[in-house]
Amino acid sequence: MQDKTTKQTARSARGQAISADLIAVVIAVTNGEPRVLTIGQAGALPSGPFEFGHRSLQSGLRAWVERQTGHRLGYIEQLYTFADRDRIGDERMQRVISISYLGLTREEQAERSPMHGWQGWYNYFPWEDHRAGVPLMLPDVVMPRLRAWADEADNPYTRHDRWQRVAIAFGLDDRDWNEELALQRYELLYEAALVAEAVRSLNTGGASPIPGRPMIADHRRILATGIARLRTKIKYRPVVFELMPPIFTLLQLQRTVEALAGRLVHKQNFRRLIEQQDLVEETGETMSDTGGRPAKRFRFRQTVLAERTAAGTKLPLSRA
Amino acid sequence: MQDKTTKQTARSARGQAISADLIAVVIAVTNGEPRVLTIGQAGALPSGPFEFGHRSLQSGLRAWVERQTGHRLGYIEQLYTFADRDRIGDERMQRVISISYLGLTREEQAERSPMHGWQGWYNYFPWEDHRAGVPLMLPDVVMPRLRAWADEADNPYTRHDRWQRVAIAFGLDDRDWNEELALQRYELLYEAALVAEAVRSLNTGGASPIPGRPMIADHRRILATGIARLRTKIKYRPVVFELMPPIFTLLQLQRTVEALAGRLVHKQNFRRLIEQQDLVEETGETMSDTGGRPAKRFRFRQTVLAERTAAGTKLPLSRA
DNA sequence: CATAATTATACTCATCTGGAGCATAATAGA
DNA sequence: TCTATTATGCTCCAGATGAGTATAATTATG
Repeated sequence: MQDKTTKQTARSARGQAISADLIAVVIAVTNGEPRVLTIGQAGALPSGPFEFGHRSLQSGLRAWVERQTGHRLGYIEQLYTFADRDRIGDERMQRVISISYLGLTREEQAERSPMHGWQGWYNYFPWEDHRAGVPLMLPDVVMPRLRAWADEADNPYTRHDRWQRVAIAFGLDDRDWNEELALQRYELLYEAALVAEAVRSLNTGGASPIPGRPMIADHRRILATGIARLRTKIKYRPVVFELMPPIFTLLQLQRTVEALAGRLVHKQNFRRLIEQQDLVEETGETMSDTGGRPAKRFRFRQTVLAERTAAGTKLPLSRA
Repeated sequence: MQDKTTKQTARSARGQAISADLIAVVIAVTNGEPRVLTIGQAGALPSGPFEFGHRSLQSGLRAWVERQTGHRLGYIEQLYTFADRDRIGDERMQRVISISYLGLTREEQAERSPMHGWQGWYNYFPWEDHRAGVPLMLPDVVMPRLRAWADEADNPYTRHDRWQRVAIAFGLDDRDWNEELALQRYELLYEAALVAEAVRSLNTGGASPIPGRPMIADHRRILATGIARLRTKIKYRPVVFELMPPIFTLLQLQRTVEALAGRLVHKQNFRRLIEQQDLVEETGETMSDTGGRPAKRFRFRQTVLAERTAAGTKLPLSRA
């Protein structure tokens, strides 16, 4: 009886025809700059429809990225799935589900292919790079306009709510800047119609967008999702190594982390953290063209991968 | 030129017809027992196809859960999206994408509807409840069979790899039990064909499954995904409160956390943690039918929700 | 009513961890 | 040789965390 309910509903499902798009946020870090793999005029992420022939979502994604950019993906993980109303097919309106993935690689491979481009991700999010201090555009351009946006609300509660969200996302008052909130910041800027995509779709004429390169459809939002995820993840899983060459110095590793986080790290403490976790081992060689004392070279200890994949966070557990 | 490439591939997408299923893992905690909302003979999760009329994936999911169980969802978050080969339509083979969500609620509401059932989640995963110590079935049944599974591999590397994965997932040797690895454990048990679903689909005759109620298709795996996600999340976001009544004592809160984590918590430290984070405030009343000294009653401070939604983990940052 | 059992709370203590900064070492370049 | 720059080793301190001790306030029981 109850089983029937289930089956019937499931059956009606098959009638609806929809399509699914696979979208990839592929990241690499070169010369201390995080980059994202793009296609077209660097205004789009590699993507393509999930097809019948694909063995799985992942393999479909790999196929599309390879076809469009010549780049072969290594590590990938799912980001998010959504189905917006405004995503429309060609002739008739048709529902499209977008399934996005985050991929990590080293840039070098397949660098030759002409159909792809690695773009510094801070071109799309200039307000996210705090390595050289707070970007001037924040106090000079972004904050005033967000302030104005908050104030323009009729309802005082809305005003307060808007401003509080801004304060949290951008670390105002005595709050710290939290690099993990990249997505929330982009969404706020979109809501406030300060990014080109919002002006475009909301048709909010007049105001010009703040600096930062736009992308087609919602690709920039997807990129922001990937950045936020990666910034969170590097803190509890050794994923940075997916972006590193086989051999590296601790400073190179540090620069990579800083590039991703968009902020600086305390050098000595960074080394302590890495070493005490047994994440790396010395190769024995040193590297001397560092401009100072030669640095020891390290390699990632594959061994820990299995163990560290499992992490764990805090709870006042009892051992008994 | 490159833009064309994008558009063309996007276009070819529309031809493929696939369907998408929405699947819900809805959790509540009653009397210190975590429960999941099921339909049918308690062997399935609420689910249904994503339809053209649905405003979004989320609203489609809410509609299905409400129709099938009479339960109105509050907090929900996306879990995972997958597209298995073996998921087949009625007549012809058709691709189905499954999009799963985690929902948190209080059981009370709509308790009356006859078409639904709240099932203790440890019925499905008896090896996951370590509140009363390590379940006997682990040393008595599960571990020996996992050991045998590891040993039956021809390749010594495979043997070692299998056993290492088991050791990590189940906290052997000097490792701690990590409650967050619920999904990995289920997947290992599936791989070793120790759960009914695996025996069913792999057609591995003979061996009987270990204790633990099975579900249809991959619903139990999805449930495991939800459990793992929730166990991880309660540690850095105040989501537990979605499961609590408006007013509660600290012990009730603790019992809820313990129910989810499947392990005990140090009482004094738990209170310290909660209080120092300003997550709750006293109502002024006390509750005296606790069997001992009356307990103060608390309520969740909605105020912190906005702030705490943003969290942050560790990195040796520098403030300069 | 006295005592036991049970739950609530307040504190103390020993570690561990993370943020900062000082000091020294080892090179290249002026 | 002196200076600038990067690499490394160590120390300090404060706050967070795991455990355990000591009371307080009720209910259940004999």
